[in-house]
Amino acid sequence: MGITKVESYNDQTLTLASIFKALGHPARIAILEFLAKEKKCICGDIVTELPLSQASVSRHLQELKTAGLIKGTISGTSVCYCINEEHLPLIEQFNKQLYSPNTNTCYP
Amino acid sequence: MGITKVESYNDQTLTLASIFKALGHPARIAILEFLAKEKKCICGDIVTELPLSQASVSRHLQELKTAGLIKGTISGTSVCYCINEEHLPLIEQFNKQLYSPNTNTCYP
DNA sequence: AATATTTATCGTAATATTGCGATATATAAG
DNA sequence: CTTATATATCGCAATATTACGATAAATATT
Repeated sequence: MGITKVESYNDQTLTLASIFKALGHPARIAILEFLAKEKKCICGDIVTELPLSQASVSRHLQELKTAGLIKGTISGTSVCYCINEEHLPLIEQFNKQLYSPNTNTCYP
Repeated sequence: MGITKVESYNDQTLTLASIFKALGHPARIAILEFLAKEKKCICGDIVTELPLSQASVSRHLQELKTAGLIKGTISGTSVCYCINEEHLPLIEQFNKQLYSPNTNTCYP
């Protein structure tokens, strides 16, 4: 592949991209929506909810965790997952940034 | 690969995932930030700004366009791009959904 | 008409992602 | 100690993404 030169972009940009990348799969969106509804749950609950194997759900959970979007607490043999709100303001801020104050259409 | 069964997820989820997927690359974040700053620009401006070939920038622009995040207007030999705000509320809404009313930590 | 400018697309190679079965790991229960 | 339960990770195969040079296409300039 062409290499994505990480050093060419600033940290803010790289962080945002990795968060959005983690959000860029329907299974992971579904997991987050489920978590938002249930507040917290264990991996097995999601396996029941989604049309995916336990291995696949676990992988998606790890990706969400690595991106800092969820956090998990070990409790016996299971792991309790919940949403990590820490980085949500970043998304909010980026989204706001995209709105233009004066309605601009691109007619040059 | 394992197949992502598109029919297993609802439209809202699929739309969100595709938008976030388009945002999941530093080059595309950088393009959008540049566009937010400049309001509008042509492909060549971005080629100058980013460490990418013209072909690669063009591809990234197409992906952003397909996801509905930018729009382009042909003007002579060049194309003027600007941000398409249409789907931004979706992101906003999803982001809000992830916040919990009562600060929940996951201790089961 | 010939040349320049600008963007899109094709083809290809390198790499990343995704999914699953099998298996490892770790605690709980009997 | 043995078995059950829950999750993570390995290994593999299928597919997707990414980058770039080359080239096509379309308008502008001379």
